[in-house]
Amino acid sequence: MIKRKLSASKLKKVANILKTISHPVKLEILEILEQFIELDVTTIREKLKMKCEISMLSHHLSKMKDNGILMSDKKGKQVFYSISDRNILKIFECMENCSLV
Amino acid sequence: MIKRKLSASKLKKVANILKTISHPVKLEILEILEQFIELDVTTIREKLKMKCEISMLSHHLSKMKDNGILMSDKKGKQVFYSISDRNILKIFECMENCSLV
DNA sequence: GATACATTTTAATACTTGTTAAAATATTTG
DNA sequence: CAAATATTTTAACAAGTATTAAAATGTATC
Repeated sequence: MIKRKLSASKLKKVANILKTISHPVKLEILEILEQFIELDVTTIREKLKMKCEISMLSHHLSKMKDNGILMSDKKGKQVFYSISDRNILKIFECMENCSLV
Repeated sequence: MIKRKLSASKLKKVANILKTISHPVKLEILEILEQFIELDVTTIREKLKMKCEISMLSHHLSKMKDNGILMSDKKGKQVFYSISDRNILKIFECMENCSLV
């Protein structure tokens, strides 16, 4: 019998990560960043098919950064975002195998 | 280069599933149900290490049911819950490999 | 140093979710 | 059919998140 039993504190961390990315635009940002080492905010916005104001995009990016999903690196007047741990991307595979999607 | 590109509507569905389970108690419910074909509400409550009133548990269960994560089956005065598609459980593996957790 | 560009911050509002407690429903048993 | 058990529903409030628009910050360039 499977006995996984994550500790309460790990369950809270997992819940927090899932909560942080469970938004269609945030998921699309991850999909876009999957294809590049890093991208600046304006370019991310251009690549988004879902419409998103630059200010809203900045909110999404900083929330994901605050929660450790993304990293950022300022170069001149641009800020480049990248994925902190690409293991997070396995969620897409996992979800695509789900009959729910 | 990876070109996943889920459609906007699939991203919404994925976001919705993740949102539905991104709560520590809901994740613990999934962990518990992983170990059994089905369980009734009172037994689920007994197995939870995180404290959760029966009424709150019922709210969690019905939200997960409404969003297709769980199924329920009434037998006499008890309601037995089970996981609709066990592929959802791969999320735990996925998350355990993440440095964030 | 003024202007333009890239991004973030703030603040206000709307919306959604979480939580609680009490009442309601449904089923079985005496 | 009254009592006991199992679960759900309701309603009200608190807490958190999303969205918007405007203002602010920081950097580069003229």
